[in-house]
Amino acid sequence: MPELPEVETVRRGLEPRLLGARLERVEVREPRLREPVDRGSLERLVGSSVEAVRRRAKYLIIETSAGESLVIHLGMSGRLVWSKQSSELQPHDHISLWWSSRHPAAHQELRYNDPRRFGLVLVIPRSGMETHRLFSRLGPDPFSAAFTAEHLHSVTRRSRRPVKNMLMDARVVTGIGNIYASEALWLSRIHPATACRRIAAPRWRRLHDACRDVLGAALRQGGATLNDFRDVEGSRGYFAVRLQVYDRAGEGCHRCKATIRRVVQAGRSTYYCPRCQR
DNA sequence: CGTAGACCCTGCGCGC
DNA sequence: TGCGCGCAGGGTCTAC
Repeated sequence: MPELPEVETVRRGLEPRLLGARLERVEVREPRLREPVDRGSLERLVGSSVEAVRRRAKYLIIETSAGESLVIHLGMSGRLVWSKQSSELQPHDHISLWWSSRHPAAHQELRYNDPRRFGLVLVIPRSGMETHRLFSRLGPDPFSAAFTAEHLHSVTRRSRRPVKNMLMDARVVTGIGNIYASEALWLSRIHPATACRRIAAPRWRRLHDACRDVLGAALRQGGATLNDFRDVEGSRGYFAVRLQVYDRAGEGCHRCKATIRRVVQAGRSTYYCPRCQR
């Protein structure tokens, strides 16, 4: 499921149905996620209503009238789905949240499904958000004013670290995952192994713009796929987006026809064009 | 300090 | 067909 465009798409799908809704009931069938799910803290939210549905990095934040927020991270394989009334439990449906609102009289069940269980569901006080361990060290969101080419330049000035690894470091910038890191580097024609200290201002500007372009385009696509996501049950996600390099090893570069390569950096696959990325 | 690698976990596609 | 292997969109901890 997750990189920033997908998480934001989920947020936009949740918002209209959750705003003003009241949490009626919680069921945790499998608490063993990245951290154990604390049933008690979820129970405390029952009876409160939703005041905002936000996103920070890849975390979804559901702010409630209880002064506490429900924080959800989808990890690698997490999904949130509105399930039809009393529809059969699927494998890995770990948590159910039942909500009520005035308009549809019937209760709505939101299920958290996560085969690999790398996700996270927890409750934190709303006032302590920015100082919480999950959020305190995060860099800017790619669409925030704080995310600038100068920021990228200054933060990484002395580093020999490969630029691709830097792009995926949430302390530098949040929300850019393995797919869009490769895509943004392809778009800005920068070789993924380039040491950050060797990158000068003009290329940082190109990379900065490429991050926004790539994420923005995916976001527009995500919104489009969500429409049929509601009725149909299939998760399309990334495959609706036209990716230029990711998972295209051995195929031709869409710009120069050279053969796309796959390498491993910090344990993750990187795809790039050896001819037009320098 | 910064960085690479292991690790958490399940499922899938591939070659044999 | 069954089995083992490598790989998968994330994040954190450890050892250098």
